[in-house]
Amino acid sequence: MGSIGEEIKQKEFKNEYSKLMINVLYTASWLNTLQNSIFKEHKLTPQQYNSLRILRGQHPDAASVNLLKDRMIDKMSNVSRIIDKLKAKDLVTRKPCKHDRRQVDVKITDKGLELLEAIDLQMVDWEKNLHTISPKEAEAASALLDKWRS
Amino acid sequence: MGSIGEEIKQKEFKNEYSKLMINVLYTASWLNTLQNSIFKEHKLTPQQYNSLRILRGQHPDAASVNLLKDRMIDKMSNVSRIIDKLKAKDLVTRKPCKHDRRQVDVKITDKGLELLEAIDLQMVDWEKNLHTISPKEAEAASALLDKWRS
DNA sequence: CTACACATAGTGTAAAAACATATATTTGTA
DNA sequence: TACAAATATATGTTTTTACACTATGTGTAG
Repeated sequence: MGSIGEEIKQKEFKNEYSKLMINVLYTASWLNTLQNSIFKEHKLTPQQYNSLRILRGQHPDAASVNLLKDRMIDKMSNVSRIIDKLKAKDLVTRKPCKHDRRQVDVKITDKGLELLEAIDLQMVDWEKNLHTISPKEAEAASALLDKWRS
Repeated sequence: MGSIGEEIKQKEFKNEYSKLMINVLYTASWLNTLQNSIFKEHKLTPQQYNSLRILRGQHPDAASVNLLKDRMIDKMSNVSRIIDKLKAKDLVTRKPCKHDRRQVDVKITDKGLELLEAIDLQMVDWEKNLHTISPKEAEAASALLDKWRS
């Protein structure tokens, strides 16, 4: 456990960019696995959770499918079907938009808000595992990734 | 374009850890989308590519399914089926292991090596897009992620 | 030697993702 | 107005993932 090189038993990387790339992909997979253990209890996928979070951010306003798509972590997601699943669980509502009948108004329900709150509580505990670096270091890492993507 | 907050239109994060978490997941998705455009031409998935890379690292030795699983970026992968796909394309061979009949010896073929080499050439060009930070900064980011996971 | 726990790989199945395409509505414009 | 292009969402289909389960081989304690 430790450096990405040790984790995947790769002694050398072509360059620092290639190493960072693998490190980011590996770390994302690691985070997903950890988070999934929480989501699974509530029968949510990461993307369903992501959608609910965005809808909470809009609450009490509605969001269109497109707005959700734009803000999703994974841009390739099929939002329509994610909403289907959430609606089947009464976590969101979907109504035609009055001003533009192509759009739909998606809103999070009280049940959805309650679920997110329950998950938040678990997350708080879980996130303590991530305090192996200081807040300043985390901020620095975020800034580097931002710059990398630009 | 720019900071993760602007990208997903989220003004505030609970804390720096939560922000870094979303940033890593977002950056990984960004990398996957970019890489996929290369892999798709060769009809490979990221995981198939990852497996081939590991097999090339072992070449000319064989790898067991377990060894592959351990070194994969995504630990949840179903390696048996990934190997199935690669074998169907003659990119790997799969033979029973002599010393332990539970195991199988998976090896990359010449065709597999050639494919990787072709992809490598494309990657070199593509990776130039990632030079928005210096090698030292990339190294620093890697080190922070390593520390974060520990 | 036998029985049993463990290791290793593969399979069945339901759910989800990927990707192309279709349908409906609005907008711009000739 | 009429009509092409753009926009917003939904659907069809194939592939991939997740996860539980199975089958087989190995090693070891008694």
